[in-house]
Amino acid sequence: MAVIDISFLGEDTLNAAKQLLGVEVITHIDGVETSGFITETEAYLGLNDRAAHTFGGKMTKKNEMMFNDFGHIYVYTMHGHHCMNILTKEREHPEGVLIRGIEPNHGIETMIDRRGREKGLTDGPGKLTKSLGIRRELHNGIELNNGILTLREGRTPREIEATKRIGIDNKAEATDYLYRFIVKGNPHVSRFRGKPLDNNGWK
DNA sequence: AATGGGATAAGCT
DNA sequence: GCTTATCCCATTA
Repeated sequence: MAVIDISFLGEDTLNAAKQLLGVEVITHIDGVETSGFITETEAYLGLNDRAAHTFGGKMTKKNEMMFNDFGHIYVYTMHGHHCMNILTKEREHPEGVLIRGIEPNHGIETMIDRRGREKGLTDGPGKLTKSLGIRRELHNGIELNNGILTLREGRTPREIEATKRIGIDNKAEATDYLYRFIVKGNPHVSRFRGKPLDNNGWK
């Protein structure tokens, strides 16, 4: 599969969050390739979104890498876990898409080693970064398609479902925004319940 | 299957 | 000192 044209990341963050579903994320770290198809994303709309780290345009040591053009990534840590965002738009609009779930494809044995378990490898933002080898101190601010982190054409969701963002519960009006997008019926997403759909919800 | 609490560490004020 | 865009295990059904 071909490396994708990432120019759509510069257009609109909500559309980017939806279009990223199904895209294959590949890392080449420690001499190993690991990859998976994106199943779950959340959009963070910067200046006007109370739930975003860049709400109001305030820059701190934590979020400074958000102030960059689309095609770079922002990695932050919380509770000892690393979470990865793909930046959208130009730096005057510090917006991005949090990758919350992927369906493992290549390098599953490496993911199991890195995670120290065989199940639940990539169904959460802190889990997938650990499986892929992404760490804030090494990868915060790097560009896509530079050899370490690559986006390739992947699969196509049959149906996209929109929900409230996970862990956002006291951010006034932003609490209820439907900015989380998942591949309907795919089990590799946060808090999955029920039975997977045919072909895990892919076309 | 659903819920609750503890672990955890960086960064903010 | 406090918060957090989390994870994992134990407990209850």
